[in-house]
Amino acid sequence: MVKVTLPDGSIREIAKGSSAHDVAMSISEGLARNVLAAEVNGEIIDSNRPIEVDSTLKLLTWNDEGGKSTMWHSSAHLMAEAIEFYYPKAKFAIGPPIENGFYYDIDFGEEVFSDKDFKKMEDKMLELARQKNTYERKEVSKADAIAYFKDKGDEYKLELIDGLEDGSITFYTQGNFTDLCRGPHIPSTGMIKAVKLLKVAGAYWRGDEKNKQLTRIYGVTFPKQKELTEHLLLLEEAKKRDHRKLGKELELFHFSQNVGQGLALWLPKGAELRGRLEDFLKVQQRKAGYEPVITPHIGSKSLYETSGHWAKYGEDSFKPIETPHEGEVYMLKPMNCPHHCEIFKAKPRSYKDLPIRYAEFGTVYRYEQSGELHGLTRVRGFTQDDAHIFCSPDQVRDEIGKVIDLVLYIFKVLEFTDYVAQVSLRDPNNPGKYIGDVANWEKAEKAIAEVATEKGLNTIVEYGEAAFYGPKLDFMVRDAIGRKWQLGTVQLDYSLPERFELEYVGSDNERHRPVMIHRAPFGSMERFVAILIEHCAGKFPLWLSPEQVRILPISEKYHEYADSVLNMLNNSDIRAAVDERAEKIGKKIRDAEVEKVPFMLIVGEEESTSSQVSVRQQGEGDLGAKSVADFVQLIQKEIERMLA
RNA sequence: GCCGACGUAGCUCAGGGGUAGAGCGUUUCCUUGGUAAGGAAGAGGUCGUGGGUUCAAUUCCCAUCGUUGGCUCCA
Repeated sequence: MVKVTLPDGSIREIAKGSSAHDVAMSISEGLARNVLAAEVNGEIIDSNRPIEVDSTLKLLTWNDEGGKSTMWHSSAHLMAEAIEFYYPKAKFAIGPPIENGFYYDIDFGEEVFSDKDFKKMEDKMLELARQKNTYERKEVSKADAIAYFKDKGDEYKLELIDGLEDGSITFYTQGNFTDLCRGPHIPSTGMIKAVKLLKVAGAYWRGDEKNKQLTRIYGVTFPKQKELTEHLLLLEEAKKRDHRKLGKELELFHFSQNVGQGLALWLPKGAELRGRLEDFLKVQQRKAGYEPVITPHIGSKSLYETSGHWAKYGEDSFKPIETPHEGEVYMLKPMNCPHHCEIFKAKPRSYKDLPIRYAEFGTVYRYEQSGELHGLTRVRGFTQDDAHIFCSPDQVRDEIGKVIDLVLYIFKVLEFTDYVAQVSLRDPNNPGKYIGDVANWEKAEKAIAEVATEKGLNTIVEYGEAAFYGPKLDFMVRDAIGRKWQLGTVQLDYSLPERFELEYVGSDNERHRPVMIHRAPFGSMERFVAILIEHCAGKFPLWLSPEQVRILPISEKYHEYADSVLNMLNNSDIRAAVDERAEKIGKKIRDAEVEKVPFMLIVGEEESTSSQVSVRQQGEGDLGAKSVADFVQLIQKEIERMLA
């Protein structure tokens, strides 16, 4: 007998060699039916594997992440079986579970697989699932494994086997499909009740663009049809929040082929919104001791040779521009820091001047690969809410802390709660990617990680994600379709001060090198606005809303009164407009609701005689009649509360 | 940049080898109304662009540009 300890602390004695499935059966048959895998001593294994020693045991069902991922992993095998049925020559690379489903990378050879083939494949998968085939695990020798895939002609599996130890290789077979796989898998294909293939994409073998591009098929499966329906509904809902859709509908921004790809045109309402955000940050920055600077959109190529950017990114930038007669070479500025360094150098600096904080909404241009452009989140011209802090080494921690405070304040005001602070450090395997002194790098990495922890940030550490000149702390958020984006960023830089030979005179009357901190709380205005749109589904906080109030006269007779109300609102710095169309009130209300105007003021006979307005809140309905003064106060209080 | 998909009116989309349609929006007229769509009439498109096949192409083929889902990249 062996003892298994369940998560609730209870201990069960079972016969040696019994499986997790047996344990589940002893609890209830219903549970046993739902067990997808088992976590034994912290390791997830097939639920039918024998338990030979005293163990802790967690039975994994659909409600456990481990259960879900096992199911999806098994679903990848099921999809592969279906694909092999129709494409016997297909070669399979890797097929792992991912956050919301699974994928399989497949070499279809000469054949093309597109989303038009989804239906056929889904049907085959369901047919195979209904056969309730078991996933059979088999340990194989390396030689046998190689023989099997040589015979099959699958060079990808052979390459994978090449990296495996003899004795640790397992195959899993379900139905007519056998795959090299570590496992674990669900007991039977029958547990997969609903299947949806989601997208096809090209993906390089082993993630290297020098390798062959395979066809990646993404899919998701569920143990119940209903869950699939709900999942698809959720995806539909997410699409409605997409900033590209809302940006068009709410007339915030526009892209024109005639201007160029990845170059956003801000429409009046979008410009109003962005301007509000910029003003808001300017006020905060002034309070935090930043000084505004303004620099040109181009800079001499030599500036970027000094900074190291030319060597690093010159080939991947927009080509330089030249003066017509002298042939002087300029770059469209890809970042603002070299310009700011020159401002620092404009006169001798004393330690008494530090820290110096130069802030600029600086528009930069970068040649992003065409395939990577995406709405406002990835563009070729964008405006960073940039600032560079020049400080002494012993001020670094303090300054990083202050920047984090600023970012957190902004996130709080905008109710961004769903973010992760990512500490990006060097790739230990690729030290040549970085410029600068190793000792400085170590100091910088330590400083960022420690301050982030002190501030109580929920941080993750990513190796190899650092900028080439220093480590970063990035605030990452997700967009409506689940993609991760970097918003705010804090980057430490010991390298640029070296390259630009920045100096200040210390209290010892010696020359010292300052440290630079690059920081942008929004990241870029384009990306930030995109994420903001999705975050609030187009219903902007009152203080940001391009049109805060719309006045809706019942009929033409009340236009004059409506104008007088408009006047009063304008005088109180409230952004309002009158809907003077010859439409009925129901139509005007509907349009204002659809356009997500936060407040509607209905004015007609009653209101004009009593000098009031009937207030209606977007999404909420009628709030009753108030005097204009009371309404103004209501709005102002609300805005005050939001910015507190 | 690479692989797949898409590109029809301002927007959302239908159609399909014989030179195009809906809803919304827009314009004009009627209606002057009380909390999510009043009525009527009209304007608006060389079907992304350039080639090719064909008696005939918006429809089929190729290229190109753009958009898009991923991959790679991301100062």
